[in-house]
Amino acid sequence: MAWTDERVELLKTLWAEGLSAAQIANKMGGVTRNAVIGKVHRLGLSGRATPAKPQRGCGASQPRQEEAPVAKPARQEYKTVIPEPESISAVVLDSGDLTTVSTIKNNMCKWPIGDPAKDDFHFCGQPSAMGKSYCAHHARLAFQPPQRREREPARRPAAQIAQRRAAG
DNA sequence: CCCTGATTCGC
DNA sequence: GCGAATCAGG
Repeated sequence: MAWTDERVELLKTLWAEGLSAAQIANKMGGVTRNAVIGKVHRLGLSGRATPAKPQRGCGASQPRQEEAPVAKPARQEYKTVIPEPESISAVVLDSGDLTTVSTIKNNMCKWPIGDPAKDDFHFCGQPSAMGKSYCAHHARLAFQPPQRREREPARRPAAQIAQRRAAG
């Protein structure tokens, strides 16, 4: 099972939502929790609702470089993203099902709605541009995390222009 | 013993 | 890059 962009997106989504590696692995299928954790690490994620133990391997047979002159940004904490389930209506498939992990397509908005740990968890499902992960509505919301909006309350003209150009 | 994530290590 | 094995904590 290869890690496609879609798979990775889903992984990041569920991981950010607070699901455990085992839960994610179970939902995605074809992968084990180890695989999920390993991928999470390679993605630069990791470090979340678990007590980070920097003091591991104390005396164990796990050799590790203790000298750390510079603090590496391996552990970057991100704010918890809470999607608004009521801000936009989820798309209901013709089959009567919501847009779930299994039914979501690459041209559907993958914005998580509801509790990922619950059975009613689904995605926005609004049509998104081919290759895009979110619809226009959620795409903007997804572009908040790694920026401190306190410094830059203004919008991004360039980005908007780019979008307009792309759309039109 | 069950769970969790973190890191290492072979492929 | 991938994931099992392993490590470490709750």
